[in-house]
Formats: sequence, structure tokens, C-alpha cells
Amino acid sequence: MAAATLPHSAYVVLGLLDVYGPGTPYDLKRWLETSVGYFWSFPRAQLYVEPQRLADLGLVDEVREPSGRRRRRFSITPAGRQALRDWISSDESPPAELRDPGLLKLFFARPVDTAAVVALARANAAEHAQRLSAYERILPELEREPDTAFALATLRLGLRHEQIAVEFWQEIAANPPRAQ
Amino acid sequence: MAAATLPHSAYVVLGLLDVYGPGTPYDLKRWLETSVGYFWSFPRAQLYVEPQRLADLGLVDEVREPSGRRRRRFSITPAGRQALRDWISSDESPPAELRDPGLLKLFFARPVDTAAVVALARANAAEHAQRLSAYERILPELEREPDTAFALATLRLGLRHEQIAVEFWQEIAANPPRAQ
DNA sequence: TTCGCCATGTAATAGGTTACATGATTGC
DNA sequence: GCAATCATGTAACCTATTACATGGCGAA
Repeated sequence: MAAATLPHSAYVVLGLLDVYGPGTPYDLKRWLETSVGYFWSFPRAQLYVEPQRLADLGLVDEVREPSGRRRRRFSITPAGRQALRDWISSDESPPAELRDPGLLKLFFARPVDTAAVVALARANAAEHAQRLSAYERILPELEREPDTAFALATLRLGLRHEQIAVEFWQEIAANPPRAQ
Repeated sequence: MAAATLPHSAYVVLGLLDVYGPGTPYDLKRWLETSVGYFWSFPRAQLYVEPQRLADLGLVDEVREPSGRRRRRFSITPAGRQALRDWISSDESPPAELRDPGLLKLFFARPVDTAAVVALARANAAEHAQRLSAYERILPELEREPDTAFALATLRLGLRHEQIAVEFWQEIAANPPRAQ
């Protein structure tokens, strides 16, 4: 099946259309920002290009408003939903990566002085604390809505992840590693 | 400073040369695979292209073997080390992203049956358990070596992260979310 | 009715990834 | 000397990102 060769951003678009229903690129942007965008973001421009490709492949349908903004509204087709299912069920699964610039900096922080390490740690602790409280605000909202079991599960991992990140960076700030 | 505009992979190369000393692209590959590659990987080809760019910028020096394999051995220059320090000390820091394909699949898993969700969870639990035991093997080795404080700190976050990931996926496998 | 923001797109480029191709070294 | 593996590179392609440009809409 050709579907297995699509980039991840294609499945994000398919998935968003499946979960939230038909929508415009701008809808996709807002949905992305308030859901998987927290751990898998990509820039807005992709949300105009990617649906077009999917439309060419028959995985989404496109309906354009005849007047006004002439928005393009996309919806997932049965073939698209099948491609999404195939991808979710496939064994193919590159390992998770943290992609954390702060952690990268810390790994290479030997040549900077301790004050810079502490500043780095504080900035990262603050960043993750902010993210954590964002998640804590989202949690009760999601719990109130129906049919959010999968989003909730994902969010719970995010919460734990942010909790240990905050702890970690606070520890680093309090007791920074030093070159021998 | 122009240094702030380099892509992350450039800083990975600079950092590896700073930490491990001069090396060939192949050396870089091995160092990457056993250190930051666990959370920030990119393909080998980049390790031949990126040092060339850095050489053009004067951030690394290149010495080519006159015969045999004619390896190019790169070493970081004072300007390169300064660029590395500037980057580490800079405020610029895009937020960390998980980039976890398994989590992405879980978020969108509503249209697949529960058996597929369980299979996904088991595969991810196994994957993270394997990664966790790899880290647990590395830990005592690093603790024995001198001057590894920064690598150790990074590894400790990796350990905690993998621990919660294993727990999380085991919980999902035992009690998979279901569409209402 | 114009100002500001919301929204929509495209074009150009840089970066990342895959595929191809070959040479050197080591062990047999 | 042959095979297998280690190692080195390049080229083409695709994706992701940035920059540019404009149009609709609502509020004052």
C-alpha cells in the first residue's frame, strides 16, 4: 500500500480530519496547536500543501467555497481513513526522539562557565513548568468532553514527561554539572 | 553573530568535536550513535556535508590524509568553540518536542480496533524497555570515566524518560482507551 | 471607510533523507 | 587472492521552513 510511504505530516492531517471532522487549513492549524502540536509540530505552510497532495491521492476530498474567501474545506475519504488505519496498525515505527535543544546544549556545555549552565537550566525549568501548567489546564476540559479517551491518554504521558523535565532542570540549576 | 543561524546539526558536529577531539566523519557517526544520537539523530550523509560547511566558515579545520583512504579529519577551531559557547549561552531555545510516532498513532487510534491499540502499546513498551536497558548499561560505564558530568546528567533524564514511557505503554496495553 | 487582525495562499530556499557508487582493510 | 565488512563520499530528491504577498472581515 502506498499509504505507508507518506510522511508523518500527512498522517497528522488525515488524523486531524478524522478526529475533528472536515476543516480548512486554518482549522487544521488551530486543531494542531491545541493537540498533537504540543509534541509534533510543523509550520502552517505545510497545512496548505499537504492536504493538496492528499487530495491528489484521493485520501481527502476538497470542497471550495464558491465566493468570499473561497476557503478549501477538506474531509477525509474512506480511502483516507483506511490509509490512517493501516499506518496506525503497521509495525513500522521509528523510535521516539526527544528533540530537546536544551538537552543538547547541556550535553555540550563543558566549555561554558557554570553561571551559563545555571541560566540554561532555569530557562528550561521555566519553559517546562509553563508547558506543564498548560497541560494541567487542558486535562479537566478534556475529561469533561465525551470521546476523548485517546487524547487523554496522550496528555497523561505529556504530563508525566513535563513533571520529570521540571524536576530535572531544577536539580541541574541547584547542582550544575562541572567539568573536572 | 552569524553562529546563531546555524542549524542544530552544525552544533552537534561542533559539540562532538569539542567533547571527543578531532575526528573523521566516521568517527562523528560512531560518537553520535553512542551519545546524543539517542535523542537527536540525523543520517550519516549529513556528517560528511556539515563539517565541510563549518570548514568554509572557519569553525573547524580540515586535514586530509595524503594517501590511503585520504580521510578528512576535522578539528574545532577557537572560532568554532566560541560559536558553540555562544549557542549554549544564547536565550534562543525552541521548545522540546517528543517526536514520538507511537504517541502520534495513539492519539489518532480511534478508528482502529482495540487489538491494534494493544499491539501498538506492546510494541512501544518493548521498544522503550530495550532503550531503557541500553541506558542502564551505559550508566556504569560513564560513571567510571572521568569528565563525563554533562553526559551523565543528560543520560539521567533519558533514564527517567524511558522509565515513564515503559510504564505508560504497559498501562495502555493493560487498559487500552476505547472510543465511546 | 479605514485600520488592524484574521486568514489564505505561493515561491524560494535550506535542510534532511535516500539511493547510489566505490575504495580500503581485514580475515580467511 | 577473495569475500565480507568497514568506510567514504556524492547526487538527487523530497520535505520542511522562511519569506513574501494579498484578501476578507469586523470594529470603530
